[in-house]
Amino acid sequence: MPVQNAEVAAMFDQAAELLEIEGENPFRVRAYRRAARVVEGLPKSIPTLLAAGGDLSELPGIGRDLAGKIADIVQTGHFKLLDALKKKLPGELGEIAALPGLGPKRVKLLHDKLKVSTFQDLRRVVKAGRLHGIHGFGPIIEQKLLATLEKPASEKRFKLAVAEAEAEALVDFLRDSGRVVVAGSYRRRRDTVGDLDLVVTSAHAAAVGDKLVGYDNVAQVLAHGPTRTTVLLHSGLQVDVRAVPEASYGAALLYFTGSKAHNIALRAIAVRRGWKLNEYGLFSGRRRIAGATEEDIYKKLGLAFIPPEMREDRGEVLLAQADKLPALVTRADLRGDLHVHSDWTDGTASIEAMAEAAQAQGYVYIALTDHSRRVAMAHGLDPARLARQGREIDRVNTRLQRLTILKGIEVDILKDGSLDLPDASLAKLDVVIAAVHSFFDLPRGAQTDRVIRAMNNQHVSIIAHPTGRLIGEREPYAIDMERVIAAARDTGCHLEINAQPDRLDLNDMHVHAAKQAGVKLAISTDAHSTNSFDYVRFGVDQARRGWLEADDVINTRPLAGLRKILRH
DNA sequence: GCCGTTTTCGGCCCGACTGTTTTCAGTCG
Repeated sequence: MPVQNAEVAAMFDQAAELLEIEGENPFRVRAYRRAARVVEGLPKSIPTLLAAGGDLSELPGIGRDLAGKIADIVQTGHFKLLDALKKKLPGELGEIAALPGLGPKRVKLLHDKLKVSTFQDLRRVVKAGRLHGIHGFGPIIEQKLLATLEKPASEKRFKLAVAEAEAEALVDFLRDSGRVVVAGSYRRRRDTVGDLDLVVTSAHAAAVGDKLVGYDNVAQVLAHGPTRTTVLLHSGLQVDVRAVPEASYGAALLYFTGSKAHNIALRAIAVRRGWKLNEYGLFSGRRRIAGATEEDIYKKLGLAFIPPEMREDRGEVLLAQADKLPALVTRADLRGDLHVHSDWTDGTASIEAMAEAAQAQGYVYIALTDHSRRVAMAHGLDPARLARQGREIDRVNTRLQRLTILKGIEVDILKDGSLDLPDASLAKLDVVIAAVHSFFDLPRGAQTDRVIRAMNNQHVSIIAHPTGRLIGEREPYAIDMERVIAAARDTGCHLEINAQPDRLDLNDMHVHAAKQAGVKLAISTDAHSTNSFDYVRFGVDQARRGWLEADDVINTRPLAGLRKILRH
């Protein structure tokens, strides 16, 4: 199997880690890390790009040397530099450097002075008290290491919806302290959040941190300075709070929202103009020339305002310079939901109740897409029940004022890619969405062929939750999304952004790749109850992270326009 | 290792907090 972009990125990251421990030029280290992010964010696989005659050195942060190394990795499956580094620094030094309190410098000391290269080595020397006398290791770090090694902290990320509940409670708690905004990956609406970064405007900075430390959900205080405080909540979620004066609000928000790579790109622009950008403002010498709002700072830097969801240094800065940022899709652009269940299968509400709830959201259509018979657990529909359901929809439609229920199905894709209902049944429907609910562990080629065969059925309009992932619970099944996206382009089949907080499938990167290929997507909730329509905002978040505009999303169209692009 | 209306060489984002020091390096975001 060809080397995947993620593997190249991982190799570069590992090499960066080891180079750093070796004490290499930090800018060389950064070059590898930056290249890893660029490779990761490519809309197509590197072998595909190379086959099409693409020149990797034209990518930002990738010059002749790295382009050559990437080509070499793709050809041989090996990264010579990394292999050599691993020989010199064997074991788990990279992972050890990620432990709290340790970094490349201390890890290098551990390796050189105490011959540590694995976690087992580390555990041994720490317990034997051999850290005493090593420069830079005091009693506190020793204590911390002992604790960490006993109970290795999981690198847990929290689903966006879960983090949102914690964040809202916190914002409420700090409300009296000043203006409170949750920044970080939360504001960029990443599908998972590692920690919460709060910006609070206050003339009494220290009081804000003091207040946070007193929050009854705090399990541990990790740092507590005059302007910045870090705590761990009982849930394991880490919270950083930074208090800033009003005049710095925009700069602090920008800084704390990130991403880190985006910030670095902005600061480089400031430096080129002879200015300095930090969390207090944009400075010319000692004079603050912007800082109260993000808008001011972007403007001064010669950039259009970049929405937080795009701040990943994936090309958005160049677009902002040229004033060519996309007008990202919003919740208000959506006119309907194309993946809705009822109590005819595993939903909890009647067709009528679901329709009324959708109408209350301001929608003008929904597609009722219950499961097909193969999904027995959900009491899936066979042709006869599907026909009966159609008559019930007709009945409800006559009673509805502003909303049309489209007849649909979420038809199961069988193991061989054929569908769970005969074409004759599908042909009578307005919308057919197809999805995989079984045989998750087929080999990549077979799984991909299976889905593409379903897309080739002329009745199928949308592939639902195309990778099958459940965040934090189930990895996506092995599937070649590049081929699926190409098939979508060729067949006119659409792909879904499933807005269930557990799914968010497609993810932002795949959404972006689909857009680049000219594929249109549906943002759907997969609602199983009347109150789950609101999940749509999480789908919109991911769509925006994939740079989608209203025109890229099929359910922004009025009903007549939608009907024209659905297949029958 | 990348990159160029300061430059093909000499730069490369910036500050807070901690722990270890005795004026500062390492880590972190």
